[in-house]
Amino acid sequence: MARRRKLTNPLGLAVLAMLMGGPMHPYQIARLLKHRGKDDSIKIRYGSLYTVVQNLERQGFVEAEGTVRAGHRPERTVYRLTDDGRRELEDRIRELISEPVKEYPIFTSALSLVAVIHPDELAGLLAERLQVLEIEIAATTGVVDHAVAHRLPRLFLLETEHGLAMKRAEAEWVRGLMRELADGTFPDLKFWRAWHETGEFPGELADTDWAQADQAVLIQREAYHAPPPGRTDRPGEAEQPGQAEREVDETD
Amino acid sequence: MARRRKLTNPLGLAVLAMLMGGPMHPYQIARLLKHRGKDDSIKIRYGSLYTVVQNLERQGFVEAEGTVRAGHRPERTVYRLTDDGRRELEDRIRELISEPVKEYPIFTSALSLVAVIHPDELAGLLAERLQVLEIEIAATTGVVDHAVAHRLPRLFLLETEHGLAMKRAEAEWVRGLMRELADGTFPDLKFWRAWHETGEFPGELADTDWAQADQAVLIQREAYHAPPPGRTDRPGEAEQPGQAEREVDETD
DNA sequence: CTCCGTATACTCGTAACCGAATATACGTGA
DNA sequence: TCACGTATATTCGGTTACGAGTATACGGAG
Repeated sequence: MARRRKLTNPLGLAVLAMLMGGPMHPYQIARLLKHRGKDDSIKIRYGSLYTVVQNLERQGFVEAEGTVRAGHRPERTVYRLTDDGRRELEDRIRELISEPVKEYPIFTSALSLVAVIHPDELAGLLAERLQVLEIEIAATTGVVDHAVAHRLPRLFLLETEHGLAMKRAEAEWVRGLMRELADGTFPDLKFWRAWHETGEFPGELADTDWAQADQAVLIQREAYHAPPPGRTDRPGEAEQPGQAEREVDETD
Repeated sequence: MARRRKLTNPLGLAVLAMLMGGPMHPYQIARLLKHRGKDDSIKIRYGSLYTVVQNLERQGFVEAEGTVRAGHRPERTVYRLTDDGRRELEDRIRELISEPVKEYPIFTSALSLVAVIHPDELAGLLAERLQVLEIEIAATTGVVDHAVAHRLPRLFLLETEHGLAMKRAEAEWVRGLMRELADGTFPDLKFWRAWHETGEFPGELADTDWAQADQAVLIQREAYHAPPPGRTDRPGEAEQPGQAEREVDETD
């Protein structure tokens, strides 16, 4: 048997779950997943599906039970779940439920680089985002209401409810930040504006310990470095918005 | 110039942002990012860094300004940000702030397949998750407090505050679900338990319209199919936990 | 009856990611 | 002074993801 590694691929796990209802060929698995609305929480791409299914077979989590063909269409392989596959599925779901996994949402990444945007412009961008979020929240609420009306058990709606809770939390956070930007209670707004408008990092912040620690990282062992970065003939280019960040260490 | 595509790679955007402070070589960019704690919101891997930097160069967002060497160490290329790169960075950050991007968090995926777990066991797994979440929340709160004490501007903490808000929301949601599982107010608990304990899908749900729509998806044009999946010699194997999901269509 | 859009079903070539390896240099402890 | 662990700095080979292409078949409209 091929060397087996832990399966954490969501599409792979979904394939195993669908096969618990009986053998199927890959395209049919995808069709069932989409029909059940699982494509909202699991990325389903045909390009990946066949590779994922082959990997599951190689790892012994599924096995081919035959190939059928209708006319001259591409033939299709029907797969069944193995006992190992069922165990792996259950073990992985347990693990994914009980242990948070470190992820890097793209909005969080963008927020960490948001200093490159003028604060007044940021307010407008957040307003746009909030509009879209509110539409998504309304749409998802509609989905939940419709499901309830059709007696779909909440067991099959947990991921939708969770997603809804997270969207609501993000909308709330965005509203709070917008409020602070609008009424001027967001601290250091003057410095942020000035930084964009003059292109120079404010002097009164340059002597804080984190700003100096920042500089220290830039200036490493001199014997090994090119001239210090940022030292160009253009005044003010150094310490542009987008850098001079905090040096606070965080636990991962 | 190479054909340019929109840059949405977070590491690429982070590289551009760091270069706003002046030219640097790749390893130094990574060091500065880590020093500023950006590795908490942006995945930084040396294996990807050099490829990403080369792609940025090919796309004209950065340009090499020279190669230096100290002793017999590997030589290193110093890169500078171009005007195109600065524009691309600002444009992409605007877009990522204003338009939510569809993502597939692994916990949401796991929730969509959670029917394979017995509800009593699920309660315990959620309790474990909640414990870890509360530790992470405490740790992140400590990071924020420490940063504030060191006069780090909140501008440089937005992604941490946002992350904190999202963790709190998830913890709240997990507590709510645990409460419903514990006090029995979660609907259909009996059916979920019975499904696991007998291995048979409850008869009273089998005639709901979504359950029948589910069956319809499984039974497609008969001329093209192998015998219906799940029809095996083992009684009860069809309709195992993990399938028989909702057929409610959601907007993407 | 014919044609065309869509459904069914699968695959390939390319791009991206990254773990682990490589090589030199420095600093600290014995 | 020497040795070793760690820092600095980059690269390679393997794996995964997937957009777009391929081919056959069906159903509806004209």
